[in-house]
Amino acid sequence: MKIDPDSTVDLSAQIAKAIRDAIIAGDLIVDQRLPSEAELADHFDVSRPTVREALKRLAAQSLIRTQRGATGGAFVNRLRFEDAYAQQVTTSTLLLSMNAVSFDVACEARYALERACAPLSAERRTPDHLATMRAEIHRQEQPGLTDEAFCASDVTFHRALVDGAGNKVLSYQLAGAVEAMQPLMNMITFTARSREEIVALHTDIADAVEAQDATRIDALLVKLEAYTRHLAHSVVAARQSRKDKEKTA
Amino acid sequence: MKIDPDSTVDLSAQIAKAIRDAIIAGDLIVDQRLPSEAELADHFDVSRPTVREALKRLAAQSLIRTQRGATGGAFVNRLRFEDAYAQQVTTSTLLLSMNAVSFDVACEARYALERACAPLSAERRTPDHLATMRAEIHRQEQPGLTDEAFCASDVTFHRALVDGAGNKVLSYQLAGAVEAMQPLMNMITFTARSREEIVALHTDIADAVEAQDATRIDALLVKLEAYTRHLAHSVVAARQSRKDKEKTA
DNA sequence: GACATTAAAATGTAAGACAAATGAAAATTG
DNA sequence: CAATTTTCATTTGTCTTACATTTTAATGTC
Repeated sequence: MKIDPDSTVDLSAQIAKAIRDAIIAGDLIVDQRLPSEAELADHFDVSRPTVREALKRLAAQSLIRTQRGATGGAFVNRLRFEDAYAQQVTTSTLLLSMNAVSFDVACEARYALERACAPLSAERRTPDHLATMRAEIHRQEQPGLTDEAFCASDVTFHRALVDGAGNKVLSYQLAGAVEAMQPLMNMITFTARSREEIVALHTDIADAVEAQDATRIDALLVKLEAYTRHLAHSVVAARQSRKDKEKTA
Repeated sequence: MKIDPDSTVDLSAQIAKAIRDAIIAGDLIVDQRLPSEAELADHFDVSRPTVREALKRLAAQSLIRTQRGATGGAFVNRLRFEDAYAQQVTTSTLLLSMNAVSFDVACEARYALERACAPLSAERRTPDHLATMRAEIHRQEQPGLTDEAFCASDVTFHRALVDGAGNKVLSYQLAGAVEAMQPLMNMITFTARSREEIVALHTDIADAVEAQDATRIDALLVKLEAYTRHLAHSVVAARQSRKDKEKTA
């Protein structure tokens, strides 16, 4: 592991890259302890604060964890799915919120991915997944539910569908797409009528999943996507007309 | 933005979280300049190195960028797709390399996702995408190609297929799945026979994409997935038998 | 042998200093 | 006056030193 002191790049960034590459290459294996900050500083010929900045960069990516005390230090972290989830959701949420992505594009991606795991879910879903879906449908039928709670329940429902595929990589990839859309979905005011419509579709989907009818799940997801986009467009249109009104007034 | 000095959590982690939350909540908008390190240190009542560690954490997630000089400072970064790609690939690669995921699971996820965008790609692919696919097929036919180069070309080919869907979110999601598998694929020795087989399937896929035949693309991807898994299993089996031999010897 | 004490090692944090980059204002020059 | 150069203040990048805190291990005591 070497760095170039003459480079214009931050030393801490270079050191972080060197260590990261070592981890990816397998030169540093899971749970292995890195040299102490003092030793690293000595090795790279930099000061301890610089080394620390590098380590914090790696910690931010969940690549290492640190422990204080005599036998403490920095250890290569076994990247868990929940950590990967969290990062994925943060990144996806930011991509969307910074308006680099339109609602339609995000929505299309989400349902395309979801439909990808529908056949697998039809095949492998357990009673647990079905129970979660039914429970969320029941929750969504409660009249007093806020829009936020309705959306959260929606996310849980779809997560159950995705998890039913029994493929952790798929679940992890989809977590970003589904959860990242929640803030956007929260902007939609769900009328009693639209909730009824969505719950009906959810019920049909749950039935199809129970019946292991992949083709039907796919068709229902297409309908749900169309309806979701329709709702979103209504919201945008309503907002636009309100703006126009303000302009003329 | 406040932190709890009595918490057991690192101050730098708390500060990073506070700023990150402010960005996600929209309190800090794109290209907005953060207070200088000295001002932040003053605000949070910590030292400058601690603030710097927090900022480096955010920089590692591409949430901010820093500039030196008089009008420099830390600025909220517009998260670009390429940055998100890079993180996604790193994370996915690590998830796989740390053996939390089997080859089969990763492969299944990859092809499920790829099939998800096949219909969209059939509809929207441009001549550019087709040209890339043809070029990579041509490259893959060269006999002198190393296994690594063959795999890299394979990734480019599939990326073109995915990009053909014209949905940046899909491309971004799939980049992780496809590229993360490359190290695993690199372990496979592609015989002349297997390369021939793969190139034939790639050619068929390119033809189907050109003909905008979504059903056929799907069927071909299923075949390609089955063949890929078959190859991987052969490698594992060969390695196992070699190990057994060593054991008896 | 059990328990309290101490020491050592490591990270976490602070404070101050200087280097280097950078842009803006001020001074100089044609 | 305009163009150019110089100066200078600001800000990040880095180093040094020091101390606080946490944790384990060794040591000593009963």
